[in-house]
Amino acid sequence: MAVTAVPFPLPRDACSIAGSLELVGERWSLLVIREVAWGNHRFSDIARGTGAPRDRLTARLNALVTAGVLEKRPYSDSPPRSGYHLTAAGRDLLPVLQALLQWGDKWVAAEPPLRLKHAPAGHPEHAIDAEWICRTCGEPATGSRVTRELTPAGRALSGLPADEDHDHEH
Amino acid sequence: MAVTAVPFPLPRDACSIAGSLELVGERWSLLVIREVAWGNHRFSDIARGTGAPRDRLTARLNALVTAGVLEKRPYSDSPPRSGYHLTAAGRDLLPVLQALLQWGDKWVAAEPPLRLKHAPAGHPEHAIDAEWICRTCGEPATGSRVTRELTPAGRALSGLPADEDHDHEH
DNA sequence: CGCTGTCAGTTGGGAAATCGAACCGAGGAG
DNA sequence: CTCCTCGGTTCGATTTCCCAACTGACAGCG
Repeated sequence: MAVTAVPFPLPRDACSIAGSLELVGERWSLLVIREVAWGNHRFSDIARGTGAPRDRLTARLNALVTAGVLEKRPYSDSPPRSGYHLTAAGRDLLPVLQALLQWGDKWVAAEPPLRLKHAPAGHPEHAIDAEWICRTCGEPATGSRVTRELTPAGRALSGLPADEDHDHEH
Repeated sequence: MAVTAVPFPLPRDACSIAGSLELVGERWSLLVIREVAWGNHRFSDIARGTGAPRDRLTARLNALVTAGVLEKRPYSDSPPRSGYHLTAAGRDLLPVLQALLQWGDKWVAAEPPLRLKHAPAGHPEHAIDAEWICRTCGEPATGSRVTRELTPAGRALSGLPADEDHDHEH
């Protein structure tokens, strides 16, 4: 294993990227999450902030709620109204948004409309310049330093024999 | 500035996330980039690896090429064939894929089909567990430690006065 | 030479998602 | 009573998507 070139016969959906995109890869979904993360919890605010058509927004919000990324929380009784908030799973999507934002700032926008700042405890605020670092060894974890291997589950998904080294059925 | 709640009147597209998603947010685009990053450069391999319909794949590949994320490179003359390769911009999308994969492994797949490993120079290979770290200060750069402010460009995009502190017109 | 196969797309027709604008219903506010 | 806000629905027109079949250029075989 540990290959840069194509390692095994293409596990079509045997990769969590596909799974993630099925939940948050449709149009508007990530922008909705951006809006909620930025503190816009109400339907109308999200609609304005994203520019999504209201019926699409309804669909995406419901999908994200059933996906467990957002939750609906009432904020008023008299006119019964609820807003949308990030769940733990939703908060864990912020790195995805951050990656997209950093990429867009670098490659899309001539002049980024928004600047991210970093305000860590005990440090002065400064422009952010983030990279993926491995918690285990403290080294950068991107590109060619990252390799991948199929788990047994992945093997099953892609229709490969359970294990090719030993233990293949009689 | 530096707010967690909604900081300014919703700059609808004034955010590079929207720009990024316009280039790589359509269906199949990120999976195509995944395939190419994994060493599948040929049309048929990408089609098989992603499961995308061939006409959609044609459309996405062309879009990604004109977006500057992929480039078409001939790999055979006699039957004139070309494959697709990542540009620098394309390689910079890998953190996005990695973020999606980590998220999916955590929240979508009961048992991840693919396991990412980290093989840094001079360290033994081990399972990856990455987080965003700020290159400037070395501190984690996610969640509430990250704030944002509108640049002049963003201000213009969202139709706000050039600067609200001083220097506002007459 | 004909036959088969590979590869990179096209083409065509139907199904599904998307869009914008208008509409709705429950509740204040004046 | 009338107007307004908020959170959606509904509608018809457009766009995108999917699938399966097809094309065209070439290679290899007999």
